Amino acid sequence: MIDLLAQTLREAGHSLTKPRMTVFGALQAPKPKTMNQLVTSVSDIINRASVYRAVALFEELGIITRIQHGWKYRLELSDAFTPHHHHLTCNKCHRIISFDEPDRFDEIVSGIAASHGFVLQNHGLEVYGLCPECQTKKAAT
Amino acid sequence: MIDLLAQTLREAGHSLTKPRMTVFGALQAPKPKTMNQLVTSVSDIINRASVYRAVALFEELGIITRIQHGWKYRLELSDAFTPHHHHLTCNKCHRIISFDEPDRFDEIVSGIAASHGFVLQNHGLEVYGLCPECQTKKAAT
DNA sequence: CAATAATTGCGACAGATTTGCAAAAATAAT
DNA sequence: ATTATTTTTGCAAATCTGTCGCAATTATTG
Repeated sequence: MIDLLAQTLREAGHSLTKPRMTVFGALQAPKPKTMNQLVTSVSDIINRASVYRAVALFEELGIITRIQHGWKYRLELSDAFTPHHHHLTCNKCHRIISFDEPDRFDEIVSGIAASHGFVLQNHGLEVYGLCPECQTKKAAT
Repeated sequence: MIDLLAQTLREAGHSLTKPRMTVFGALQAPKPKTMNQLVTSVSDIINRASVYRAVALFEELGIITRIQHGWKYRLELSDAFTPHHHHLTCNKCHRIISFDEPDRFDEIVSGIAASHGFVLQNHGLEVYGLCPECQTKKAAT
């Protein structure tokens, strides 16, 4: 996986440095991270500005993706660096569950792109609701 | 449509003021707007803080929705104020095309929620690619 | 109209993101 | 391996975004 990272950077004329590797590593965690979580998780080793720079570069090269999560956004590795998946988010406790591409979903998505003459490059599906636990907890009266 | 806005506000104990009406009006434009675009588009008449307040209120009442668009998020009217739809975004020129819910999409989405024990509340589908025009323009060498 | 409650505008702020530049690290060329 | 060259990083300062308190203004109620 680090190889693919190195290769992707090289091809674009950038090098795989320690800071970049660290940021990449921090994003390999299972759950998407807030920019702030990311910055603090590596702040001992890497400067804030450098984290931002790495994130900007990674996003530009399609290495990471941002997903909207209420008012905040989160970062996670893109499909090429982690299996393609989507998110199911609980509107109450905000837990995020990843799920695989539904069957035949590709057909639907490519059909949409095709009908507008687009060349499909990527897609994302976000589902929101209440998780089992939060359904139980009654709203505070 | 303004009636529905007024009604929605009233029911929640708020009034339909000129500033709010202006912000709502600005969002009725066909394309989703950046917070900054929104603020500047009405800055002659409305204070920045008030725009933020209106947006926060509208979002809380489900009148508007944020969609992620690359690094920025954008705002647009929610389903109740504009037909339910999704977005097809061009990765090069960033134009956004709205499209209707694909057939049987509900089944797929509710199936996902159900399989995780979630109560479905909402969903969003974003598709990215290259629009017809941008496929033609060759990348600048 | 008067009284009361909700909303705005403004200026000050706290947090988030960006930028300029010299020092440090990486890559290329002896 | 050592030096020259190019790319990155760290740091501090500057910007941009979104929020807050409070007095003035506008809307709602009787």
